[in-house]
Amino acid sequence: MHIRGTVAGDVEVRSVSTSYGESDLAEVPLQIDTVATDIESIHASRPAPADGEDHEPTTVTCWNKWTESADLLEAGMELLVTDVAEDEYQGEQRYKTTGESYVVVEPSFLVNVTSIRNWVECPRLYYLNKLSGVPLNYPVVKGTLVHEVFGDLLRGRDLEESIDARVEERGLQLGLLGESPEAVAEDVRENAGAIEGWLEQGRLTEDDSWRSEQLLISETFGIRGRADAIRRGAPVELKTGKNLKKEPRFKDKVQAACYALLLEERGGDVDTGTLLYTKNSALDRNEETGDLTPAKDFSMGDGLLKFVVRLRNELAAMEMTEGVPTGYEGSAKCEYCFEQDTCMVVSGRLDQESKAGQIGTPLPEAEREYFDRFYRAIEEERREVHREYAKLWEQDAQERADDDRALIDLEFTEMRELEGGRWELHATRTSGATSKLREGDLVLASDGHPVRGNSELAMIERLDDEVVLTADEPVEVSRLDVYPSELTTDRLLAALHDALLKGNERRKDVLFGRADPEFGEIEETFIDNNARQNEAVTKAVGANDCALIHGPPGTGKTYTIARAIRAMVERGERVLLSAFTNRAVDNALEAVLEQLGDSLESDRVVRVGSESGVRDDMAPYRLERSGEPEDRLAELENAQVVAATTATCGSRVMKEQAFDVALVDEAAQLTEPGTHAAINLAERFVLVGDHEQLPPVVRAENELTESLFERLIDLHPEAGVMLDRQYRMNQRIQAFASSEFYDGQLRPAEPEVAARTLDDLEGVARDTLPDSLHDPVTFVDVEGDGSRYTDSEEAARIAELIETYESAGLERTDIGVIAPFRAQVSEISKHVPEDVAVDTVDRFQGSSQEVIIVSFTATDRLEGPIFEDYRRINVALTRPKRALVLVGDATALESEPVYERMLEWAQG
DNA sequence: GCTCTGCTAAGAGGA
Repeated sequence: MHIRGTVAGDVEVRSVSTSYGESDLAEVPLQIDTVATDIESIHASRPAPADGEDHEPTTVTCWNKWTESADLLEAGMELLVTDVAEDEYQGEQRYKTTGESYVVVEPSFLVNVTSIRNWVECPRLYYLNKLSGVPLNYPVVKGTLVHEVFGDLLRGRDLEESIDARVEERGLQLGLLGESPEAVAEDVRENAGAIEGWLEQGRLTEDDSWRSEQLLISETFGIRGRADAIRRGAPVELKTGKNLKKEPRFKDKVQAACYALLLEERGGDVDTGTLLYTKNSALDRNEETGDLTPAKDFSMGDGLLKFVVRLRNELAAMEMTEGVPTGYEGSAKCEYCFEQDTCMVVSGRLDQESKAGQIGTPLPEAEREYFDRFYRAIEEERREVHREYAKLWEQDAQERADDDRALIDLEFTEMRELEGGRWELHATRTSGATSKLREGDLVLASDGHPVRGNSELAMIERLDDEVVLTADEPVEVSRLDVYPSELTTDRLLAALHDALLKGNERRKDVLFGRADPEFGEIEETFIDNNARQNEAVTKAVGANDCALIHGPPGTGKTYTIARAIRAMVERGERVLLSAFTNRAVDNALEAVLEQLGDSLESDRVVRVGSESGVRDDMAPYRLERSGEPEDRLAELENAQVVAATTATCGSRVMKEQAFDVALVDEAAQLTEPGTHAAINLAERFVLVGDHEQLPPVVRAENELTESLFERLIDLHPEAGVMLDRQYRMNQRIQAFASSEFYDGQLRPAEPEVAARTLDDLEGVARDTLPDSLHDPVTFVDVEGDGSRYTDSEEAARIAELIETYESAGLERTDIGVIAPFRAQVSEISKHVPEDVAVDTVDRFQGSSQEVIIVSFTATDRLEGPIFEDYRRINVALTRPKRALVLVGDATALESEPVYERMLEWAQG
């Protein structure tokens, strides 16, 4: 029997005398949520405590070594104890651990196997790794290559073919490292050769069953990882190093033991593990056994597996309490550690206690406070990502599908083996269900359940009526689940670290308000018909530190960016162009290319990003990762303009690059650490954005929701310029946004803009429209159907409006419909023709249409947080050029002052 | 309560 619950108070640890001698025990007061005989039921939607009654917590006694884990618990933490026994003590009903039990602290927090491996070496090493990541270096790249080739060999691929293909795939990285493909191939061949020989031997003498890399997730132990290989049900771990000792290294054993736990959960019974040290060649005879083989088998007892779970518990408890490891937790000797210097520097600069000691002087207090604040915020965000992982087993299939996090309606059709041993999986969709999955996404493809069934990480190649995936191993796929990624949080943390610990002092003086941004003299006029745009370009070009361009809707900020980049390029500078979304990067890049015209060879502009992220028309500029190292390197280094998302700016490849200036578009949509990821790479930076439009998208509510752009506008107003002439909206349309959000400063750039109406469009006769639609802004009062996130009345009325516009000669593609909720978006889509763009406010940001119809989806009152953020209204109302129609319930809109003013304007 | 984009994964090694 297993139990799961919430710790309800202090844990008491003591020693008692038993018939076996002196034993430790910990008494944990636990508010029990579920008691069940199988783990699946343990995690199924946990019942709320009985109505109103305060349940007395039950005491759970953790015996012997489990006291160490129990000692980590704090009130409010989650606890899972497997295989408990019922226990009556002084008339009280209790539970206690048995010899079979595992105690798991915060079981929903899914810990990586590599994290446990780092942690056992030294908890502080785990922390340092998390802070700064592993930079690009040859031993690591080579290790990765050898692993890939090993996987290929297991899948039956020819050795030489695999080496060639894998080395080619890493062309860009190898180029940056200055390695030649021949030398790398030879190096990999030496390592892989040893494995091949060993593999052959095994195949001849015994009935081996093999499986290459598999992602394994344990809902019992809260561990996830990818085993290099599984042989006859036991883990095989490959190491590209030399080890002539009799025993594998302890941390390697711990790693293998993690995989053993993961395999046991899937019904295996694992008692051995194998470590393969590829540098052990025939010349390096094992000093004790005389062995020639690279393989070392070792037995894995119960004790090791439980030790591993205790390590995992330490890590999980530390992450839940936001602790910072000092190194004293473990017994590693600092003088043997490769990271000793880094450890001391980080300790010194952040004034942290550490076993290695401190070096240097601490950062100013404001910077340490900033670091702590954002560290906490990013870790909070990380825990939200972990909540997403837990949902893989805590929610059932239908809940996941309703949440748009899974497609469960697939019918497996076929699979075929690709060249190189990978697999292509095909399935058809049996319903029109929506999900947030898109082509190019990495997903968990399973034959029923992402954790309990047969599942593989797979790439979505195609997603329409048919679904096509590629994966390392075959799966009869019937379900796809979103696979959450910590990549963004990892990179935010590294960017924060780099900004504070590696950033130059002058930059930090400006960011922390200790110095004002400075500007050089610029005589040139860049734009002669728009004073603010010209001022913005002048500031951007002349900035010694930074410039801030505030661009309200339609004010030509993309053009301004492009003009500024052209000026910088003409001055011989190397420019980084970045933004949070791929869409924003491609938009800005498009304008830059147009502006540069023939002034720059096209091979001097490079877009860095994944194939699925980069828009098709920008694909010719995309930097391929694979190829001849020297060519790939030259392409990147030769580029004078490099465009990439801020997340990509945090990649190992981009971190090797340096720029004179970084321009960040849509900067108000970026968190502070996200902005650092881009500007860390450049001497100076220019942020362009509008903090009156949508803020950064984050899961947790904390300081990440305010952008660096907004903070700097307040801190250094003199470094900012607001563009004030808009080229988009008819004057009537613009009026409300201008007065409500921009102090009345937003004006039409030209009389033509102010006066534009539908009459200007070819083939449109406004007089055929009903009178009510003659005004560029109109309100259509619809009482609404009273539902929460949809409104069929509004949807029907919108369909009629579209027909009316169409019969007046308007093209469907000139009409956009905006709704606050996704549910209403799909409701409206059912009513209107396909080529009318219907989407949420959030997704409409950055684009515009001739006609915009807004569906407020509210009856009687404005319910929900979505209406509280007025920035969203600003975005919705500033998308149209010539006509805006607001559809909603007047009673509801009148209930809030901003919406009431909006209504007055629309009806005026 | 609601909106929401990023990103190959996770692990690769040095003595």
